[in-house]
Amino acid sequence: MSQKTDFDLQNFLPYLLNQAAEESSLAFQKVYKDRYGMLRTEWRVLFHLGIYGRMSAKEIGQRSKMHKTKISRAVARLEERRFLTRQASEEDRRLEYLQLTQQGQAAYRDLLEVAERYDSQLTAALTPEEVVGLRALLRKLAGMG
Amino acid sequence: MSQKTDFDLQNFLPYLLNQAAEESSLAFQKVYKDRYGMLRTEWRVLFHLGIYGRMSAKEIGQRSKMHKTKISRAVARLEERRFLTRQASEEDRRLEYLQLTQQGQAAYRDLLEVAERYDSQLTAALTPEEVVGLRALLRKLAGMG
DNA sequence: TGTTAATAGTTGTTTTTGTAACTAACAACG
DNA sequence: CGTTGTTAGTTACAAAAACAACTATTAACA
Repeated sequence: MSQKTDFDLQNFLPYLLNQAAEESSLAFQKVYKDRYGMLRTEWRVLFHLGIYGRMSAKEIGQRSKMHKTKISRAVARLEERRFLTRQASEEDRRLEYLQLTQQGQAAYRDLLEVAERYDSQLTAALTPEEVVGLRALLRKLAGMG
Repeated sequence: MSQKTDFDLQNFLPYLLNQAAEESSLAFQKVYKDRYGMLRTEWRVLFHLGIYGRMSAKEIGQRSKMHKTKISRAVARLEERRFLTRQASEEDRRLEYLQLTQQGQAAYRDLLEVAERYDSQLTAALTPEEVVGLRALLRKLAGMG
């Protein structure tokens, strides 16, 4: 009655990528949620500021491809919780520069360590060449060339 | 002040997987959304029934790892729109067997074709070996062995 | 200039999701 | 049997995301 083709959902790249993404985020998500009450958008903003330093919401948007409303709300929550501060730009008063507070830096460093350990754990089952190849392919698929 | 490590967000597997998953789903999402008003959960249920034939919500849950409330709501919406019907099981009246209607089959076949074309398009930039390897690695990461 | 368009970011409203509590049916075992 | 536990699925309520409309500021250019 069905099974008209041999199409396998588990080979369909968008599906497979989603499953892998969800599964591989689970344990890390638990850490930033339990430890700091953060959402995915929030740890992303935190990491952008931690890695690249002071920058505007616009720049975060360009790098992460998150929608500006997501960023705006993540920034608001991070500010409430004293993880970052804003300073209006002098040249262009539409812009606000964001930067981590001491507390934000501390949270970033803590989560950075978790992320590094987590990543090695994930890739432990793969050979170094596989890891390099996988990342390259994912970057290609993600349009990050 | 920052940049204390050389950690690169764009190499962090959970992040990278998410970006690739989102980017690679975009165009396909547009099709099932525009053409049938479906959500991701809904096309997934549709495909499970289209590929594997009549089955219960529970089985869909086991195969897809979607939470039962997601499935319950997707099934309700697909039923409303006459894409599937339910029949209570005789042996166990907690179970409901789901199967696609004519209309559901038609939608499935249509989207199947789109999915197949879309997948080849996505993988066109890669060599066949890369594709095979990528899928294997993703299955490993997704816990689908 | 002054008028129109574009940009950075926010807010309001609607959808969708997550979580927990619930119903109904079955199972296990005294 | 009857009590307790488990399972399939639904529903209610809270949290989060999507989308559109908004404010404030800057840019473009007649």
